[in-house]
Amino acid sequence: MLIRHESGAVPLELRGYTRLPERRMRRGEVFRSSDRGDLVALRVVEGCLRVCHPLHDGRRQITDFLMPDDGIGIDEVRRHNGSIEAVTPARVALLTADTAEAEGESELAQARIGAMQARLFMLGHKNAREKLAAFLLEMSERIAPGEASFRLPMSRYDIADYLCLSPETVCRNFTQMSSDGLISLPDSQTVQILHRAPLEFIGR
Amino acid sequence: MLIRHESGAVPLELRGYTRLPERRMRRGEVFRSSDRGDLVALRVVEGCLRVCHPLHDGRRQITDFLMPDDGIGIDEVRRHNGSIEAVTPARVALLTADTAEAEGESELAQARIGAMQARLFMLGHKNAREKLAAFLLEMSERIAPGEASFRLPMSRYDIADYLCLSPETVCRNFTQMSSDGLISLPDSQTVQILHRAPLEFIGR
DNA sequence: CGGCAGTTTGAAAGATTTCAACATTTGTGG
DNA sequence: CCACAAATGTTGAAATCTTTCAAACTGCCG
Repeated sequence: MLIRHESGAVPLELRGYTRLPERRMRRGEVFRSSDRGDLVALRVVEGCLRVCHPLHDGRRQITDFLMPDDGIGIDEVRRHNGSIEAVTPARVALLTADTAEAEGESELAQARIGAMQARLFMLGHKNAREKLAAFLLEMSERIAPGEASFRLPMSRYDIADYLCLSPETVCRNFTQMSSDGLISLPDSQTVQILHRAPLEFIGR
Repeated sequence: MLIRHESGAVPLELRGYTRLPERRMRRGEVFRSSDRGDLVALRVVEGCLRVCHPLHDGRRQITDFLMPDDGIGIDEVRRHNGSIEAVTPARVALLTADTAEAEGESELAQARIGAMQARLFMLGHKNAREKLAAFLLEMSERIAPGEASFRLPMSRYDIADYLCLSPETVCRNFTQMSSDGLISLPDSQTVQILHRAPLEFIGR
């Protein structure tokens, strides 16, 4: 872990915000590459954040969702003009150079390389259904390990920008999986995995 | 740079090999994840290598091409069941733990994270034409910086597996760019960039 | 010369996006 | 508390892009 101690960390309360139709943010922005040069890292205490990067055509790509205890180095975000935003109401520990401990940074980098490699495989050769299956399994693991049911904190638009699909395609594949009996959707945010094995086969 | 000294490095001569139609390798394999546990890193002295990863459906993804002076840590390849193969006849320095210098490893990791981030943006939201434009500019920079003309060491199949496209799509877009007057193709391996600015606009 | 791998092109099939419409949910102010 | 507005979610149909399948061409090497 990059961030070991919370001592000196600046806790920040954030209200959640709703996504704007033009895919731009107005509220809930935790970090923008242009400001807070003293920030070094950030760790989620509660809630869910997303790491966003603007693309040249005005769209955005979400490179990561951050759940409680997940940390991220700011340099990586800053380098690509990114921002970190609240998906839900969140509490965050902001860490400056003197409060963040660099110890273990190398292992963190290795872990990130591994995660990005996996993401490269996913974006490269998986189709929409496979991407969504992999996504649901990932979220299941991160949100409620071992449970069949979990609640997605992010919108279909967020999922689309994470998987590099259109929101409509994401939606269609949710519906498809549901009518295939792989998952159940009591409401749009709640996912119950009915048959994990075939889902793993599709998304692996 | 991960690898600073060549002292103690094992130079390895490799004959080039041609890609087999079934997309499998037989010769020219430098490294497979299953063998040579003592290997730590590798640096290209001459020629061009590719870093390949097999996918679950039998296809492969090329995560990187390695040109002279490029180095790569083996762990990263090993972790994802990958292999490193010669694209052209190549000379390679194989480095074991005692010959490789770990110094600067952290900067190397940071650089790799940056490169992978760029690749994520590329695979995520770029179409075939944009991918190819970005690829040609990248290769131009790495093979013959500042020159308008350069020679691609790899096949259309390799390019396809790097850009996550079918070889036919790659081919069609070469033809398209050529007939659009953006590039010229004296032969299939030689690329001359006629108008760099529009190419950069497309591929950025 | 013949064969083989690589390259190129065409046509059809398949997947995803885009555009449009409508339904549902959420937040806000009266 | 309700009504309205705004945002999210869903579905359909057409358009676009990419892949797949097929065939032909090219260049190289034995």
